[in-house]
Amino acid sequence: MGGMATAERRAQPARVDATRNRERIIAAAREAFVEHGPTVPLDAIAHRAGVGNATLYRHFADRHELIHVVASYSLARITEQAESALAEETDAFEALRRFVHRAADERVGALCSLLYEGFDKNDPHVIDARVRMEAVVTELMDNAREAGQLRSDVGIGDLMVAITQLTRPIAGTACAHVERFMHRHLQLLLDGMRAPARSELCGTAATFEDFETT
Amino acid sequence: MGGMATAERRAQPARVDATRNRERIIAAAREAFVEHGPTVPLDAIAHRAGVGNATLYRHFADRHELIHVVASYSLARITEQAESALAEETDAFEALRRFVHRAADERVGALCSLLYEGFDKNDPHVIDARVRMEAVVTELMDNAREAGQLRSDVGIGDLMVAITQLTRPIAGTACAHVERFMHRHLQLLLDGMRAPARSELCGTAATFEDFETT
DNA sequence: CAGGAAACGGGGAGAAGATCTCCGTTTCGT
DNA sequence: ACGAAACGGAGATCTTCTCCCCGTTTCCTG
Repeated sequence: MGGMATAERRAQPARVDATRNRERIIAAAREAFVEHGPTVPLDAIAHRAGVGNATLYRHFADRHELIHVVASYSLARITEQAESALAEETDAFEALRRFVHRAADERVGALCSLLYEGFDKNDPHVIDARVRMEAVVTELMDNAREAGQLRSDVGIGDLMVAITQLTRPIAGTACAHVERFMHRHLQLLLDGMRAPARSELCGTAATFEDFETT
Repeated sequence: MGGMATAERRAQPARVDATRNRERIIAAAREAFVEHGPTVPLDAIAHRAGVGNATLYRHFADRHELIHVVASYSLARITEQAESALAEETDAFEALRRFVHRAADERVGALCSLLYEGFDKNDPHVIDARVRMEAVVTELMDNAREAGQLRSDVGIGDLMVAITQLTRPIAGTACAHVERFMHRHLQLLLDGMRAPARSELCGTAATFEDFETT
């Protein structure tokens, strides 16, 4: 039932204000998910988008569908950032560094909604997008590792989880502007990931499977 | 009105089960605040503590008072950890490292409740505890910096905010056990903070004043 | 530029969940 | 063993979120 709205919409050319509002809602939802988590009130998203709540419900059947769309968007944009960094940067670690900071700007934290309780983790499109992203980022890391620039004991899970955590708004504060600090913290993390390793890491890197079992 | 319950309690020696339950509630609240933020349902805290909800309301007039107590507890314990690391470790950076990991174990993330909207930031006791902690941690960092082990462009705000962020539960997941990864991430961060600096940091470190203005 | 269809926004009903109290029962201290 | 204090569960009240209704506005087409 959820996917119908989207399908019907493509059938006939939508009005320009409709598509514009749709984009606004998605952008607002991405921000809101990052700031308050996947359970943020839908009315709050509508308000942030500058539209009435009915408009949101007209475009998206329920929270489930909205999360699905936002997650797909974010996955795609993160992947794009990784691909362009991979293609355009000559230095392997610099490519990784660029990706990390761009991913932060793209609000990679919105992907936390992927882990929402009611989210369909088995959707083919999502799986495909996730695998693609995983592949590109892994390539970024492998390149840096083979170039002797990245320590060998860090995995993709370390990177993605740490980015997500460091780019979230500080808990309890409405708008304490993590943007001011997160790039510093990311830079410190990256420096810590440089080879040669300055210490030994305990445990193992996170994998996507670690989050499957809710 | 909030502080009365605590004051009255100290007047006469409380029953052992009462004090025991009080401790349990505080511990449960600390965990719950870290996991779900300062707005977690009070009934959920009571349930987690293994007591009836009425018992919670008997000990703490409202959420405000509970947060106050938990924050004070956490501040004190973090400070203790910093002090013992300072006193017992000979190597300056090792002292800092030890503090960071212990602070993570002590759920420093509970301090996010300090930033809760209705929290009284001007309470003299809280200010005093915060200043004390700030002083000890600053000393830890200064020592490491003077020993040439800590890069000079990181501040206490970088450390505290990053710890808080990295030790929070991953958004959207009920219990994805950050414990498994957070020590890895903290270690990477610490490695990145080691001297000599491997890159240049942008911006400036966070200060407590940055969070005053809500 | 005018007619009609589609989209919009605000308000509010209904449902879900959180807060906090009442009161019969249990546990502690003397 | 007795009285006082604390406990726990159930439920009344209040808040908050969801989602629909319907009068109004905006956009496309001829």
